[in-house]
Amino acid sequence: MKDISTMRSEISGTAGFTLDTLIREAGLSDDAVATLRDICSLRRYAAGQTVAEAGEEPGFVGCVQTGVLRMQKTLHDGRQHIVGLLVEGDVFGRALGGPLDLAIEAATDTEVMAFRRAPFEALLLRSPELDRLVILNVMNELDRARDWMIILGTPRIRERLAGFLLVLCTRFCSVDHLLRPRNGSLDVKVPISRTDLAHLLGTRPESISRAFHALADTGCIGIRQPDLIEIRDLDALAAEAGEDELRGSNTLNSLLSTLRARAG
Amino acid sequence: MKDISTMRSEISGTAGFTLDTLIREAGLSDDAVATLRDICSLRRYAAGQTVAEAGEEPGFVGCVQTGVLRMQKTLHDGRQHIVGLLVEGDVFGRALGGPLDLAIEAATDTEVMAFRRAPFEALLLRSPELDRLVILNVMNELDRARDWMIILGTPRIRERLAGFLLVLCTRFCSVDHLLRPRNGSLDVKVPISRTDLAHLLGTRPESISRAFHALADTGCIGIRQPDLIEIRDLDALAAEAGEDELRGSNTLNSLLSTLRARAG
DNA sequence: CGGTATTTTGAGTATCGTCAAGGCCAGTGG
DNA sequence: CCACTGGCCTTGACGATACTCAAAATACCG
Repeated sequence: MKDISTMRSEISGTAGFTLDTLIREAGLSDDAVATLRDICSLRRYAAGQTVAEAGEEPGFVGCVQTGVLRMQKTLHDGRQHIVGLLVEGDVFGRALGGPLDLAIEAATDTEVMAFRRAPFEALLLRSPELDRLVILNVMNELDRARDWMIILGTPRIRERLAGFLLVLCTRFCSVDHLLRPRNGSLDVKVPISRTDLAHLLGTRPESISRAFHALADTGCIGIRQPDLIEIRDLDALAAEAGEDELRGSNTLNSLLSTLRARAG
Repeated sequence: MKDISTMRSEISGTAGFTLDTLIREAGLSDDAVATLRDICSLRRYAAGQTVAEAGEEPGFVGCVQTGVLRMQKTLHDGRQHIVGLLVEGDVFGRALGGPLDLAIEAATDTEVMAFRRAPFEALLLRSPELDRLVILNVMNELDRARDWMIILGTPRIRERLAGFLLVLCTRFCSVDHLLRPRNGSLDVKVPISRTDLAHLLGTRPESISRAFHALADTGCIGIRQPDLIEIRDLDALAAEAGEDELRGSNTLNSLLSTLRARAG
């Protein structure tokens, strides 16, 4: 067994797949845990490398340990759309689900814990807890896909970018190295390039750049480095985003508490 | 038991939940089928009625029998985004998944087969086949949500509308009263208003109208009535949509065969 | 037939996509 | 150590598209 020490504790419904989390939170049986240990191995991918091709069933179910993966669909005319990012704790591979209809590539250097598909699916049948975890995981992804739909449905790019940054804050807040509280404000590391961001938000890199600087002009963010954004005014950012990604801003508040707690 | 005679045979991966389909295709045990019969009841909703509120866990898992439901999220500022439609054979209710984060409303008059949640979830634990069906159903919805993401990521409204019409053709082709082949061309009933369509495609009703007429001007569709569109040239429509929603146009071809078969 | 809601059209403005050029940074090789 | 190169980000200018507001036309319903 390789070293799996990562934890994942999301603010809202968690469906993490790191072994530690599994054991503690999901109440997996000893048998299930032992099996998982047996059938797993750590894979490393360099940025840009392909993890899974579209149209084929990957030989394993994967759980991201470090780094960021992007899920993307390539259109006939060569355009590429990114339909989601996978970070620490995220699971992919369509257990029981048949072939993948999208490609998965490493957006950064990445470590993935891979569970061989056949024994994993077999284990699924005799471990209701793992099975439930898979269901919750897929539902979680469905919710997030719908969040993206809301963001993409927005007419103005500034709103989309603001929504993206909020998602980064709320959803990726458990991932080390992405968020860092800094006396009052918040430093967020944007894990993908402008081009990828454009593919994700359905626009062009130029528009992304302009939107970043437009948000900076209003004062709600600061651009410390191209990929290091300082969140100066989370509420203003939420207002820019249409203020809805954070339902009732409860999530926002709990986010702030979490960050303060971690900083303290 | 009420009369459940609807069938659902999708072109691609089906995860229908009508009892007949369940019995035949999923190999459900007699026990499971009997239980489902016991815990189901037919509910009727008038157009505009709310089926499930956001934020609460509905008391049942539902399967659409007739009509169309819309899943929508309401933003703080009152804007509403539709994140998907539910038609004949579609399932909703987040079995095992906790509270719903979106509202479900009847877009048209609707009949829903409702399975009481608690016994349904209990059955899930002792029927792996039903369990698998639920997983596949959620994965199916995830795929479709990502298809919407692609459509929404498109900069031009004409492309989005063309994509929507293609989805209507490919995904809803099994639903009676929505598609009707007519000597060479194809009549599609658009089950929602321009306003809802705008909410779904992330734009305004005016733009929807203009996009419809722009497509009509190019000749690929005809507007017989505001909600009755004649598909004149499916290939041209696919080209307008970016030609990618139909992967390799295999789906397109099989769609046409299906329609021809049904017409013949 | 009248009243209402929906759809359509129009004109003006803002935004975005496109094309092109410039700047910044890192890695490379002299 | 420095010039060079390539990739990424940024900026500018222009045209196309879509959003906004307003009003007309059409469809729907009683």
